[in-house]
Parts: sequence; structure tokens; C-alpha cells
Amino acid sequence: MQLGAIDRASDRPPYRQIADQLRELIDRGTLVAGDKLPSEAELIEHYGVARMTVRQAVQELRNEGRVVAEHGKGTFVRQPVQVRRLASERFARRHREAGLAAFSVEAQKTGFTPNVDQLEIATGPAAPEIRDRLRLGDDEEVVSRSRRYLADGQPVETAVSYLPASVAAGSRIVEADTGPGGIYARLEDMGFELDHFTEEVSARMPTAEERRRLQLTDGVPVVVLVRTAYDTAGRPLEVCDTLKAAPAYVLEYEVPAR
Amino acid sequence: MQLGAIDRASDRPPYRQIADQLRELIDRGTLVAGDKLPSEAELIEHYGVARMTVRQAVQELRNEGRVVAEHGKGTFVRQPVQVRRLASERFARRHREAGLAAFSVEAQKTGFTPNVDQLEIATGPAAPEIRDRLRLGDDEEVVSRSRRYLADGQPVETAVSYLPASVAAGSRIVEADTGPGGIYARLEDMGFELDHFTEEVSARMPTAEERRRLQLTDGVPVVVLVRTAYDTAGRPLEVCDTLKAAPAYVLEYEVPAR
DNA sequence: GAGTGGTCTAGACCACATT
DNA sequence: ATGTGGTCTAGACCACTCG
Repeated sequence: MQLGAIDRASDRPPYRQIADQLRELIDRGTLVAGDKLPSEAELIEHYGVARMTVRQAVQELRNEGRVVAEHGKGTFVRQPVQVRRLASERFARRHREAGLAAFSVEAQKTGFTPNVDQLEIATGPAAPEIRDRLRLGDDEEVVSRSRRYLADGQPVETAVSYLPASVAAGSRIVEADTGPGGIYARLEDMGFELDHFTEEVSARMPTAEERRRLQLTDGVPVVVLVRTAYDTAGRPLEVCDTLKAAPAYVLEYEVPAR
Repeated sequence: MQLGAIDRASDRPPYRQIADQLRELIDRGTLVAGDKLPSEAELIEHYGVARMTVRQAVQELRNEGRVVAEHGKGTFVRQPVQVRRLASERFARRHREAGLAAFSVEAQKTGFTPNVDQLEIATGPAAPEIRDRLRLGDDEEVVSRSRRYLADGQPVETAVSYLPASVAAGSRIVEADTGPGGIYARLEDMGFELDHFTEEVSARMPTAEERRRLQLTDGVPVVVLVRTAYDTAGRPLEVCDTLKAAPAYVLEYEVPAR
């Protein structure tokens, strides 16, 4: 393992120098995905520092999402994550007409086995933010569908859809199985003509709870995507609030130059 | 300060319990943006633990991006960041015709003072990924324009544009000042008719170098946005690779239901 | 049992900010 | 001068994984 020494005279603290050298090994390809980093004991021995110092160095790389520590086994270079593309195309009407929901379209294109669990359906008052987006009055209720999506058994996304109760109540949208084509297909069955969606995308670090639900390791941000569906009359019919494990996704959009 | 005690019998390690209690103070609004957390000395005193234990607790919140430590001053609840929206609308031709580049459109709408620095222009061979996107041959060169954008003096984005040298060489695109309306306006001056853009959005943790250039603190992810501009003939004219401080942005897109 | 990372203690000296 | 966080040492015991 080509590890150098620490320059005690440098401004850069030892733990950073160690982190730099480890990062270098990864960037140069000396260590590739799945490879094991030198153990803490080896690093302590090599650099002649205290344990906390090497742990702090490795912690840096964990925070950058480059390595993953596995208790009792070692610390490993992170596997390059599967990249999935969500083309705008995924909401095309022809898919709904073919009985495919958006996540299934994704699965088919990328070649993973899709699953949904932790389904929860409820009716009640809406948070102010949701009410605003759906342009509802203070006492209008919403139906919410919360679920978690899995790709090949791995959780990759959580989503909560909100629809005005006046629209969704009594329909198949409040059933566990919404039927072929999903929520949007049912809305069109009911006579609403979908016109367009807006998607608002941001990213941040997950809370501890979110990290648990998406089974995220240290240093992995989440993408927050809030989608609103509008009908041809410009009425918002659904707001869908999703949280994605960031590195697993590339979102793709097409923007006209107009 | 309403801090509880540590349950030594619990499975949850003390440092996590301390982190939980601090997080609670923030979530409940007992501590709001700008407020100072109890100092390490106070936490040590209150909980009766070693310093490394309280530091580990605070480190959790830093990694979540909830608090910022300032050397010599204390640790503070993070200010809610300014949110800027990049509507698809920002690339509308009418803005270019009005002599406004996209970032200026943004600035005008959101009300910040825009600036650009660290401008670097070069001509040379392209990275394979760029070559693919521009559909160039192995020995075709590209012009690159690297710059950093500031909002009210704060760095918020870095960007590198790549154009085929055969397109851009000799034009104002390789000058420091590209003129009113920016690169896209110049391309249209040259007779290329812009048709649409594709944008690929992902998020990850920044490298140390990127953190420096965007002056990011701990626990702040970046959004990577790669935009490709196409003319009406479907030819890719430009690839723009941008890095944004994630919490400062919400990207907004409109997607047709088709 | 041996090796690994996870957590904790009880100190130390330092750099930075404020008074 | 005092209080703050930044870094480091030299140990300790624990929980997990694997042969």
C-alpha cells in the first residue's frame, strides 16, 4: 500500500494529510470499488499516530460518501451506484394507457425488479404547504398515499401523494391497489385530463429517520422532488412528495429554448 | 436549556442520545436559526460525559447540516438558506433578445446582485464524457469556459461550458465578455437556432476542493447539473457542467403529460 | 480467538474570538 | 484573560464478523 508519511511541520493537520493520502489512492485507482482500506491498526502503525487521529481521517472519507465502514469487517471503497434516469418521458400517457405506472416504466427500462411496501392510506386535514399547492380551503381534506419503492429489494425512494378528498374519496385511489397505470390512470378514468406536471428538485442531508427508512449509510444526501399534476383547466389534482437516495438517481429533463 | 439525562441502560449510545436531545430542541423551535447551542463545556457538565462524547454528538448535527461550528465563537443553528428557483423559463429566447444571460434573469427575479469571477478560457482536447455528449471525434478540440457565480458576493455555483472548437473558435464566446445575452445569444447570432436543452440533475457530497471553491461548510451536499444545448437540427452545441450549493437552490421543471 | 470497527474516558496543547 | 471549538494522545471495553 503506497502510503506516505506525515509532515508534522505542515499547517495541514495530520488527520487531513492521512485523509488526503487515502483519497489519493481511490482517485488514482489504486483502490477501486469494493477494495478494503488499510485497517485502523495498520494506519496507526504506519503513521505512528493515535487511534482517534486515523478514525478522524477515515470519517472524512465517510462523510464524502467515498467509503463505507462495516463493523467487524473493515472499511471499503463504495460501490459505484446504479444510475437510473428519470426521463420526462416517464409520464407519457401511452404508458398509462399500457397500464404502467411511472416506477414500473423505470424498472422496465433500467432492468430492475420493482416493489412497493410500507403503504399507508389516510384521509384528513392537509399541511399548509400541501393545501397551498392544491389550492384548497382551510377545512378541505386530503387523501394521502404514503409508500416506499424498492429496486431489487433495496429501498430507493419514499413518496407521499396528496389529492383533494373531493377528488379521490370513494375511488380506487384510496384502495391498496390503484390498478393498472396507477393514480394518474385513475384520474383520467374519472374524466380529468392531465395536462402537465411541475417538478421542484432540491437536495439536502437526510434526517436520522429518513436515513433509516432509505437504509442510507453516512455521507449520502437525498434528493427531494415535489411533483404537482395539473389538468387541462390548470387545476392541481395531486401533489407527490418524494425522497430519493441521491447517488442512485440522475433526473433528466428537457427544456425548450422557446 | 431543557436538556434531559442519559439513559445508560439504553441500547442507544450516549452520544446519539445527546444528539437526539439537541435535535429535538431545534425541531421544537426551542432553538431557532442563529441561536447558539450549549457549549461543549456546558454539555460535558450537564451530561457528565467526556469531551469526545459531546463532540461526537454535535458532529452528528453538523453532518446533517443542521448546525455550524464557528471556531472560538460557538456552534449555531444554521440559517435557513435563501431559496432561488430556476424555472425552465429562464432560458426563454426573449431574455436573450433582451440581452440577459440566464444567471442575470435569476438575479433580477430573486433580487440578488450577480457576479462572476475565476473566469478561465481554454482550447484543447475534451474528456471522453464531454466528447460523447457533443458527439465529437477523437481529435476534435473543444473550447472551455470555466467560471464561478456569486450572489450578493457569496459563491453559489461553478460552471464549465464546453463547445466544439469548430463552432466557438474566433467568436466572442472565447472572449472574457461574451456580450449581451451570453453564449446562447452569440450562438444564435452565428446562425444556430437553439431548439431545446436537456438537463441531467444529481446530487452528492462535494470533494474537499469543491467545498473550498463554493465555500461550503460541513454537511452541505452539491447539486450537479449537466445541461446540453441542441439546435433545431438536433446537433449538440454546448455542454455546461455546473455545481451548485444544494440548499441554496430549488430547481423547477415543467413536464408535459403528453 | 483474532481482527475489525464502535464507543468512551481523561487528560493535553492549540488557534480563534471576544472582552 | 477567558471561553470557544480544533486536534491529539494513550489507553479501555464492547460488538460484530469470520475462520
